[in-house]
Amino acid sequence: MSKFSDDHLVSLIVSSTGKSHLRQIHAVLLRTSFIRNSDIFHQFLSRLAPRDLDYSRRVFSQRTNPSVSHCNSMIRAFSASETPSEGFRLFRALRRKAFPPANPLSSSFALKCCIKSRDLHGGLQIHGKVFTDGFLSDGLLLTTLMDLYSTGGNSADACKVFDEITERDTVSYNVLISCFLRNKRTRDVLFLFDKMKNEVEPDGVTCLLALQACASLGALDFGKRVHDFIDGNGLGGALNLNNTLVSMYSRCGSMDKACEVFNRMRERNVVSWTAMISGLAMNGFGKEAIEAFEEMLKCGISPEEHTLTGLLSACSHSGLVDEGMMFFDRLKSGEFKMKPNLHHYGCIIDLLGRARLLDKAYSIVQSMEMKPDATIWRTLLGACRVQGNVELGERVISHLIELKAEEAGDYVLLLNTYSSVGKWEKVSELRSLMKEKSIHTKPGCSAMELQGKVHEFIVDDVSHPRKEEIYSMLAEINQQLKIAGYVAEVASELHNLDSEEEKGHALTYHSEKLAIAFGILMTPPGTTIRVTKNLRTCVDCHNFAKFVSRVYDRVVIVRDRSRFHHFKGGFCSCNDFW
DNA sequence: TTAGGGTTAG
Repeated sequence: MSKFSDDHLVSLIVSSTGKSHLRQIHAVLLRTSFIRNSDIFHQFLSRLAPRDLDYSRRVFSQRTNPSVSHCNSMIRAFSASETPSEGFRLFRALRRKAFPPANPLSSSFALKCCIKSRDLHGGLQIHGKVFTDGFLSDGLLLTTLMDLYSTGGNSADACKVFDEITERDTVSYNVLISCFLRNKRTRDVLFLFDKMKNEVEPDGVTCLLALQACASLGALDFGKRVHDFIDGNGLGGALNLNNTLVSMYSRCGSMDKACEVFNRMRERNVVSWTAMISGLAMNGFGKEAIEAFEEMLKCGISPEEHTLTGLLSACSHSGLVDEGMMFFDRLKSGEFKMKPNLHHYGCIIDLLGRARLLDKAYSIVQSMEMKPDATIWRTLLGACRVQGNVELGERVISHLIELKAEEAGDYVLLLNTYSSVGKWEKVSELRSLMKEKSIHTKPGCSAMELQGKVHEFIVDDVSHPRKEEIYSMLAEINQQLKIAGYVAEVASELHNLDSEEEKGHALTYHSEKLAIAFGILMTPPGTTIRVTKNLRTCVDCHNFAKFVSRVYDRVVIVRDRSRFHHFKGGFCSCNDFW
């Protein structure tokens, strides 16, 4: 074996990939003096550990005096494995022996172990030692620490750590941005995207994160700016960025732009197709989503679970019952090499519920091979609301209570179900129960972006500086719509008001109506009105928007909790399957 | 997986 030189051996190690090959190399090392060479052993272990953790655990424990890098290779491998907590245990054991000496890299790897195993306590221990260890100037360790707080939902502490980093680079900014995104501070993401440019250059990851924030806010204009930045900085060819752009434009209700990006892509994978299918689904283009799915199969790309979710939700949002059931059967048959998951079931139950086939939906819930989760029950509850099925609605709520998963929105759905069939005594009973349980409903809130500024409205909003104009515009719209045949749908109103007139009055000030009135007031004729709503839009507001689109000849795009409604010429893209 | 490390698509 002496024919090996150091260089030969190292290149052999570096080029080997298989477990057995690496074990053979280990045998060679053991038979020669190379095993005593710390550098070569490091090369070997860093190659072996991520590929064969069990074997490297043994190899490592046989080493009498492991070096810093040997230990780090092990901790690193654990941090990427299924048993990350073992990495932290190893780190602690080594620290107790104080050999090899502490170093920022092993602290970083150990932190990763804690983050992955959701061990906040362990992570805090490492943070507690950063100062005494003298690692305060290690930007990379601090960046990992930010991620610890970020995953623990503590963005304030992540910010504090960020402030302590003396030399921030793009990655430290990215980690902060990803922290904001994860913790729903989406506006801060956009702010930081602009601000960081004074210090460092945003990269592809930054753009990816910023696009996700735009998608979640529905901030189309900002999204376009990020798109320009991508093209202007030579990042336009990246597959992941293009996929995210398709998703961002879809989630901002701009299918034209989403298709444009998709059609221009030189390379497409299953994620690209899934983004496109889900985007079409979300925007009510069910037939087009199905066409895209078939096109994808023709291209020889196999669908994944997300793809089927997009496809089935396309069917449910467009009321394509037969098509949806057909795809569901094909899914169950194993044609797509997967089994239906909770999301797929959710789509099918939604589809049947919207189509008023409640019994069938319920029997599918009962036949599921896995335990229905809260979302499944909630979907069924939505169907009960559509159909005014009080009895099943009550049963569903009891399932949610059993799962300890009931939310304010669920009670609102049940309230809606009661009020839709005029059970006012039940409504007030449930209201007092909610009071007792101190369940607070989220107020409906609609937002409209106007020249880069977001205007928000809540029900009966009187806080807007131009409220008087808005309210008189709304009164005028109501007048015009009435002439065109619009009648307020009183069942949408939750409260048991005394007269029909009063009910009609209370409806007038739903947040989306205020936002639409504001849009008509502030934009020139013909401009598309885009409204984003935090909850599901009610029957009456849906009707209202349809009439507005015809009477005022405007395209009105309302983003709901989960989907878009494109109103044009008195019709909605959802075919009233909202 | 090219530099022992931190961020990343549907």
